[in-house]
Amino acid sequence: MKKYIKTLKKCRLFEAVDDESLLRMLTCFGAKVEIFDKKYTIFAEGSPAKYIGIVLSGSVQIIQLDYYGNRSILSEVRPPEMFAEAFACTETPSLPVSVIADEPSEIMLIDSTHILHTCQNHCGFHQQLIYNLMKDLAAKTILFHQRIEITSKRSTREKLLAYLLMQSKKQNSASFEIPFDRQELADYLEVDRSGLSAEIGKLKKEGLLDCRKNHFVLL
Amino acid sequence: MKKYIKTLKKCRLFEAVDDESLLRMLTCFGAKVEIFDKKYTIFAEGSPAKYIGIVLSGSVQIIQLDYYGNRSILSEVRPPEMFAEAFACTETPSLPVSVIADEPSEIMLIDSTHILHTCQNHCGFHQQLIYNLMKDLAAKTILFHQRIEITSKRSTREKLLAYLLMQSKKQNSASFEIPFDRQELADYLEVDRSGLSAEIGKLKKEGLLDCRKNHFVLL
DNA sequence: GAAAGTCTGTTGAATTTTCAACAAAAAGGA
DNA sequence: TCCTTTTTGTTGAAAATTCAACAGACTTTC
Repeated sequence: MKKYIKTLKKCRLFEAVDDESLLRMLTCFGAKVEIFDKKYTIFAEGSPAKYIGIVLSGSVQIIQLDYYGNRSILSEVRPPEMFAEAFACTETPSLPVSVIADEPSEIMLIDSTHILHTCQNHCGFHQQLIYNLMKDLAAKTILFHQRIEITSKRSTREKLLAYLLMQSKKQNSASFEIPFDRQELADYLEVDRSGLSAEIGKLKKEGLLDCRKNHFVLL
Repeated sequence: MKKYIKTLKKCRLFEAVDDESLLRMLTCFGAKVEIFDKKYTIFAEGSPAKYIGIVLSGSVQIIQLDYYGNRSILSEVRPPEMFAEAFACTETPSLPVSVIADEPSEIMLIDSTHILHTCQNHCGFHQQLIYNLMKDLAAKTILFHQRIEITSKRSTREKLLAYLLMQSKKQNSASFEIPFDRQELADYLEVDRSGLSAEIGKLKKEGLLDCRKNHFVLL
């Protein structure tokens, strides 16, 4: 487990936890690390929410598939972020999303029962973990608000611009990479892929934008 | 404050807190109750997130307004639910949403600093409040997922049906009231109002649906 | 390095949504 | 009760999105 310490310490879940305590916790929680190939389904929609996942390397996507197979990408999760924590914390009997490895990834899985229910009063760090989870969930809520601000726009053009502006702001540069290919971006913005490609083309022609693959520059 | 105890005890924030401690906390937190008229802006977008709000009576809406004045309704909050807790917990400098009274409402405002930062170790109930906040935020996250599941549908018809099915499920009956008028429903589903009215008309004609004002019956 | 597979941009046609405008119905105020 | 205001359903025209299909560019695999 030691080789993961550096990443884990950056994870919000373990904020203000020292190395030694962290290692002890991992043992106590029965934390395990699994490796998933690209496109592998880590959690399937409908399965019970038992584990909190932490991305140690690689990246995963949180997606919803509707009845017709249309995909919505809710978010992309990278090290040292966690996922499925909201479902684990409410002990949801059936996950409403799937989690897919976007590339070969090392994932730490922690049975949430250990965090929520055990040593409620004995372990001093237990309180810290609850606090950290609370902070993390609040931050995730804000991310949802941002996504809704983007997807609530009515046109492909507005969604795209809102997304790119937000990425630019987040990465503090007019020149930045996005974590999606065209189809994925369409599934995140909830628009048609071909319409999205057309819109990117228009913006280029209008001189508002330059892009090569995943690299965008706002002009 | 005593007259609010009954409602407050049902609020997730005060889960597992006894009456006496609750009253003491309210004093210690400097909690205040304010009354807002219908349509009054309780929190304006852009203002700092200082307070957690609890709806004691009436109801409020969480909304986003874009550059052109288009409204998105993110949620409707009723007693004994709270609002703005995610922003308060992250101490967001600028609220990305507005909170509007949907009818005359009594709102309890609690300065979040008291919950997040004081008596971290002295007050036994402090830990309970953090735990309760964590549970609440997890539950809110799941509500967001549900909203996204609805609004990610591509057509007005599908959004409407998904929303009505979810309401029906939530209220455990094929016959139910919704908290929105037509314009509000459109702003929640992120569709055009006239198109929504037309779609409701179609569904009625097809015999899938019956409705009078806010009362719907799925057939 | 060749072949197979995937991703991207383009197209045009069909379908939907949006927008503005209006009248009837309902709600609220005097 | 009457008058005013708000809400709702309808309409038709304009605009945008979706869909299917395809070819070229790019990747991956063997």
